[in-house]
Amino acid sequence: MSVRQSLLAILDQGPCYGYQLRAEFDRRTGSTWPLNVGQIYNTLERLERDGLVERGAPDEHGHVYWQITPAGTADVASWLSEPVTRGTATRDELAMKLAVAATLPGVDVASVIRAQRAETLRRLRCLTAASPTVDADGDAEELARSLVIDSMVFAAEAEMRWLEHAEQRLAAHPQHALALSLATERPKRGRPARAQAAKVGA
Amino acid sequence: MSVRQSLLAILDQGPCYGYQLRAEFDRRTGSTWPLNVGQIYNTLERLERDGLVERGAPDEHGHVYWQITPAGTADVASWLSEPVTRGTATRDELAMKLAVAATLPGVDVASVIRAQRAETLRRLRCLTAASPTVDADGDAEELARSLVIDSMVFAAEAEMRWLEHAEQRLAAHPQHALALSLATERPKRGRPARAQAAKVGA
DNA sequence: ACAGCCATGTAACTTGTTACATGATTTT
DNA sequence: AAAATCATGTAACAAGTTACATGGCTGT
Repeated sequence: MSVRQSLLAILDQGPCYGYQLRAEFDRRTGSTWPLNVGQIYNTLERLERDGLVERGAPDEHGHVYWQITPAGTADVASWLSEPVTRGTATRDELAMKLAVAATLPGVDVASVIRAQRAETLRRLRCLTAASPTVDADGDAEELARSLVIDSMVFAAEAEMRWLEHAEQRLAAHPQHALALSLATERPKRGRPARAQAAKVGA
Repeated sequence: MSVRQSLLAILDQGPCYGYQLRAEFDRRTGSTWPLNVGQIYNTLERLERDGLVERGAPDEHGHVYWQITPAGTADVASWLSEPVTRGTATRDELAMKLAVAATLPGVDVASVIRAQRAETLRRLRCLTAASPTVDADGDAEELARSLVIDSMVFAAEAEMRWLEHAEQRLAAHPQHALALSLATERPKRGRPARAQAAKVGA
């Protein structure tokens, strides 16, 4: 959803043609995330289908300019006014993997965590190396890039901390205490009063 | 990819039927992430298509048991042995939104950040409220749940820190210095020597 | 001439996700 | 009988992603 919205927000600044849109996206994100050109055209067609943009006639250079519609502008406004919500459904690949792995008998969770910590540490080093040295001197593109990389750094640091936290907590438990073997009891028919866990987040 | 792999890993413990698989997934993740039952059957069919599981004949109760194949077992093993890699392509919805928003003339980035901080703080409070109080007494399911929630807490805290960080850095710049208007210059034809930013991560 | 980028597009595919249909069983 | 759950499935869709085809233009 974020690519789609970003492209729409850029189009809210004025009409663009496809290739130009990619360049704008690259500029504004500091070229952090690679974006296949083909995706631009796909997304534009889907935005057109949803009535958020309109396709213009090709100009003398053959460039096809796309223009945002009032509905599109409204969509951008609400995107910017409403915060990003990490709902209950937001899956984290690593958290899910580790949770499942921890309940798998015969799996050495500690080694899984160790391998992950090594990888995350490697990434962290790579990120700090790629991070611009100072903050105040660069142009806007460099600032955007630095901001994005910082967000990755913060996320990687949190991941490291969580891995250490999980390592300790799991080490405190004997392996068999958290390994869940397959429930051989098939669930009772009828109303089983399955304790519904309290939903977290909104 | 994570749901698919998790289901496959559970199947590696022994044959399951669809509904049972969902219960196992719920148990092992502490019922943190809701999982529509229909997705189970979809995923199973796709795993079958990829030769990772095999569909068994229905038993006397009409339950359709699925069994993992050697290829499936190998897949699980490599999933557990290799760490999760947050590559360059890993998009973060919030980071992308903020990076784009910061380069949009006429957009009050500060208020966007303020709204986001309020939301993240709200979520953080909700998470700590939902987090089990102590660590050592619960059963395996409770432990898994607590681990997952902790990962969300760590991620939300990192998000908060990054938002504050970004707030400060953006406040230090006059709005016009980081606002990128649409590049009216269309890119030059031919070989433009577009400075390729150094790729971050692997 | 050739390499390489600019530029538009199409087709296919992946994972995730939901809505819906269907029927059996069981508790109330 | 009604409600709720168990259980299997189907059909469709969203967003992202890639591979490929096509042609024009430009610098070497």
